[in-house]
Amino acid sequence: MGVKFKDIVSPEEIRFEDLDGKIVALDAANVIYQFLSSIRQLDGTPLKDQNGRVTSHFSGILYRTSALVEKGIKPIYVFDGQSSALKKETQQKRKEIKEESERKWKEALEEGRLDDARKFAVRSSRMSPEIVEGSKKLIKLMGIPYIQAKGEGEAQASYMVARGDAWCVASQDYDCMLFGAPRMVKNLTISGSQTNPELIELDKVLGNLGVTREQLVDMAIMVGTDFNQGIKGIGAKKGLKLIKEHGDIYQILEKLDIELDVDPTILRNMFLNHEVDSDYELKWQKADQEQIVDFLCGEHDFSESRVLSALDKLKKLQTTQSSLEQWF
DNA sequence: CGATGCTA
DNA sequence: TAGCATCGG
Repeated sequence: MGVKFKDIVSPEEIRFEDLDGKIVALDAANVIYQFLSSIRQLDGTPLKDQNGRVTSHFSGILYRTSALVEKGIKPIYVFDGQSSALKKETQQKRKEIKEESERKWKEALEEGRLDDARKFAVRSSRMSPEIVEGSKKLIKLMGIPYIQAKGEGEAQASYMVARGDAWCVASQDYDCMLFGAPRMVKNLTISGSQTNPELIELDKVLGNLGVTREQLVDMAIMVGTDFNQGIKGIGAKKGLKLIKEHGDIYQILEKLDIELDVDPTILRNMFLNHEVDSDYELKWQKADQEQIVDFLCGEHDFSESRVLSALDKLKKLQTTQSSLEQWF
């Protein structure tokens, strides 16, 4: 879900040409979840192969990745690793909502309420280990690098941008700002010109609000994150006002006589000192057309002509390495 | 969601 | 051939 900072950031609309030649670190969980949610029929049924296995994410990954490459973007996918124990509560809550939504989906379907059916189906989307593994397999076959984060994927992706190995993180969640990503892009979708990508620069956000990154993290802690509940009645704007008034989260908790569910120092460390992997290699390779056709068409019933025309777009990608190694 | 097909 | 509807798996 991510921290609710919509009301306090003003993203800048950009064009795809602005991203030409840039390395973009995609938050894999965020992207795949979007595909699982939205690539569905009117009644909410996802795309499936003949064996009943969900294939919506394959469709999304294939077409979006190839379209991004055609636009001159060099994508990297960053997958989540181990999640913190602090996230368990959030995850349990989400699981319950998904189970409830699945029930309501079937109910709406039986009663012929199509709009409701789709609405609840979207909310029931779940990312199984099988879906993650299949996604990695397809991404690899397409010659696109992926990184396995130790912890949160967004933290790893943010680190890679901070380090200069990628130009921006692509995600719908503002969490990457908390993880220190200098740049993030929202709405990196292909759909015509309906929605343009939006650039959010950390320096500009901090400058506009007049806060430090630590203070932004403290605001998030008040508003609520994946790792804590936040303070009831405090949204981004009140959080900003409070941090301006009192300086940091400790002062606020003391002055307002509030106790948090989680120690704020632990929460701060979650965002400011998240464990990342610095030993990765980014290598774009030629797509393995034959194996992709075997996988998507042979195993998962995709149409060969559609797959091949998507793969055509990947040929624009020059197969280069982007790591220290290229200098030796 | 993104591609493709149909319509004018 | 641009714009909209619906197919895809």
